[in-house]
Amino acid sequence: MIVQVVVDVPTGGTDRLFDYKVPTHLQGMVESGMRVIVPFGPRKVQGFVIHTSNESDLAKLKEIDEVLDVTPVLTNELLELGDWLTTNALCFKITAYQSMLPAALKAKYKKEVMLTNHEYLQELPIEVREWFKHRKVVDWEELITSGDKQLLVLVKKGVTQGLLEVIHKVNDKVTQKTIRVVEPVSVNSLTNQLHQLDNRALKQKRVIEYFLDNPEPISVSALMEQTDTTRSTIKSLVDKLVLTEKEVEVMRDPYVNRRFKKTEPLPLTAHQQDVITPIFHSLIEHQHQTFLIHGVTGSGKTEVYLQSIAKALEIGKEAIVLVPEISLTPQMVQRFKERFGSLVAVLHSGLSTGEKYDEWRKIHHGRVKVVVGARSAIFAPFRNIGIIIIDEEHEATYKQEENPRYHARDVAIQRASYYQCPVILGSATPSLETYARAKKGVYQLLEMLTRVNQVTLPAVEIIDMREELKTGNRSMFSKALHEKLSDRLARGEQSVLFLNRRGYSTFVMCRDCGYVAQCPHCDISLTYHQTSRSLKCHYCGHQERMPQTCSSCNSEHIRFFGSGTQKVEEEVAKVFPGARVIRMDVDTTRKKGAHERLLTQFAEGKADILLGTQMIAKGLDFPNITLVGVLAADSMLHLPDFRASERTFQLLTQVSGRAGRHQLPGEVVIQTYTPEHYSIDLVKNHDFHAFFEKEMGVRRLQSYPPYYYITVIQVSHPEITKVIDVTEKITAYVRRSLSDQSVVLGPVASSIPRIKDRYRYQCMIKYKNEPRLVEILKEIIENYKKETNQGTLQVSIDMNPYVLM
DNA sequence: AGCACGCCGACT
DNA sequence: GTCGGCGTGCTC
Repeated sequence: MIVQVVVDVPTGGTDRLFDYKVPTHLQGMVESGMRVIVPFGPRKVQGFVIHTSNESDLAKLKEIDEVLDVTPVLTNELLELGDWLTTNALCFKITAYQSMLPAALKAKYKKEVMLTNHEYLQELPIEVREWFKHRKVVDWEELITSGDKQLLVLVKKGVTQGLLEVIHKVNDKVTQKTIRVVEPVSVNSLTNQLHQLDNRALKQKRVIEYFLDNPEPISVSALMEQTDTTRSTIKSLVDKLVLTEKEVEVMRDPYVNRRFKKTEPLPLTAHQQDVITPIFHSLIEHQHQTFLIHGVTGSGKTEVYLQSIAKALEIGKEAIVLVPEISLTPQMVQRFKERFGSLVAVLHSGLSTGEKYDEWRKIHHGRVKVVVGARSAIFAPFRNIGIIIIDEEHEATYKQEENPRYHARDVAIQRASYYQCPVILGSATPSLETYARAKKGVYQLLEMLTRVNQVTLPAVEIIDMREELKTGNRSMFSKALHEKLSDRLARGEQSVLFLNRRGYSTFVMCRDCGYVAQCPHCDISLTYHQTSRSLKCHYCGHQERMPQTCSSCNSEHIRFFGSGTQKVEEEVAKVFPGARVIRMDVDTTRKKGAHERLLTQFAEGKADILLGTQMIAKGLDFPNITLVGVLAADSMLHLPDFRASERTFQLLTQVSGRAGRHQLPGEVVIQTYTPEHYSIDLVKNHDFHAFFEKEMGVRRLQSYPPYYYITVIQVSHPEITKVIDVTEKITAYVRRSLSDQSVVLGPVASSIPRIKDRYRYQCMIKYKNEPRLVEILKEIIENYKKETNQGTLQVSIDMNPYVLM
């Protein structure tokens, strides 16, 4: 038996299949989709079995060393999907497969040096002998960290002489958590013991009575709690051979301490019914179709998701639900857990490696039928997918910004077409690409343009901050926002203040010479952080003390400009003394669970104002919020990215949607310096359609998606001349190779021309149809392979960039 | 990635 | 005449 294996060596040269023989003792244990350990050159590496067969073109084959799995970790469908990823995201096969699995399954490599025979010790040079005096095996890592270059040379010599041997080890990162459980040996022994017990042994009696009622195994700690006993009581029963102890593998459950009360499907409104009917049809008829639910905030999309999933489960299938970043929307998880209970697995970045692995295993073993998760949950190892749902479809987090640079939406559609099942994309503000496809009929458009229960969309007021300045208002709150905030405070209603920035202020500038504090490693200005009284770089983490004087002209008039969440918090305290504020940004939610805790406090009415950045823009649904204030609507409008207008409109619409979702009507105040810009003005009437038409016109003029596809090749290197040289060559090559239908721009400096002391240049390709593009791009990667391997040069290619930076 | 092979300059 | 630099190429 022969197996074809992809090895864990992510380079161009090894990005293919290698044949191995299966030794007799492993025959019948290997299937495609399993992980194996194979000898590769002088060492051992992990690999994935892609095919099995009976012949090979090569005469002499090595044998596989070990089989790591009992059942395949990759189904045939996922193996195929990996192939698709390599061409569509331009990555190595091994990278594709690894990104489908939890990190716990990735191999850990270790190199050791062993003294082959104790008698050889005397023959080793004195420096080496020291290391092997008291042990046979030394970690390679230890030798390296000793910093002794001569030592390494001597060790290598010892290896060639046969005195020492190098051992390559491959370890699984898998960590299975176990707990001690006890159970009765038999019911008889329980009753026997009960009669023999000393009258004073009240605690033992209680334990035995517990087991007579519940004979199944229980963890020692739970038993102690249940029977109010201590470890010693249980120990003595174990010693008397009444109970037995054993180690049981347990699943870590991140939501273990949470109670979810079961909810029943809600009656659907007429709109919801109209939307769900075609979805049910597609489900029942096993038709692959992509639906776009364009539903305004509060239109009841989640209930449609829940009932569609229920339908999929009813016909014996599984469901995947993607949400932007799950730890950010505990409310969403709760709704799924409440409806489907223990059938739900949750996958997101807030979980530990072990927790992620356990959630993954629940899916792999078929113990759950629904997975709710962030981007990578799209690779959930289900075998019979009935429906895939992507909520907030327009969110940029669905695009992975490192290899493999896939978009979860594309993967979803690929998987759904394999299983012939529906995909549902949902959003109040669909991405232009998606909405354009829906209008063309590639996706089926389903609209829900009113809120449930006749709740009206909030009234939006746009405030021109230039006018405020003219009337002498120099505070960060406009007159209108100030009045409305005091009004809510007086009425005991809650408000949300949204600011698209963190930290205390955006940048530090000298009022005399105009000098702006810059990061020494990146071409970006530093941000002032009040708590540490320091300047931080948000790209490389560089930190320095806030200067007292300008480092350029020594003036003392150095001040911060703009306003971050910290500064707003101070300002609110000054203007509205007594108002209770909860601030949510990256700094206050860094700790595990902090996000949820703050939201719970707000939900319980422990604060009047929720002040935050992006993370409060979506998913919040609290009945008492009646006012939303956006402090600086244009902060992201002027970014050098063709999606800047789209993002601004989406964000403003999403934030506005937080207000007045229940009985109390909502109001929104948007402060801006460019009220006339369409992406701000059109938020006023919640007019997505007008925005779509307007923005499509802009995209057409500038040849951007959805009219053209784009691919960005980015080059970085510590020396600017090198970067320009390489980017020029690449650009010229691309220009020469593509048809004249396509537009090749560059080379130009990236919008942040330097990060972490590396200069960055790029070339942008706009095209409609270039069948040879992937091939050309692969040639480029291959051509610079040597230099990129050495680590100095980086060439990264993104075939559908979401954030141009 | 790791490692061997192989071809040029500076040493005993 | 040999040791060691790292460019090149291979790993079933």
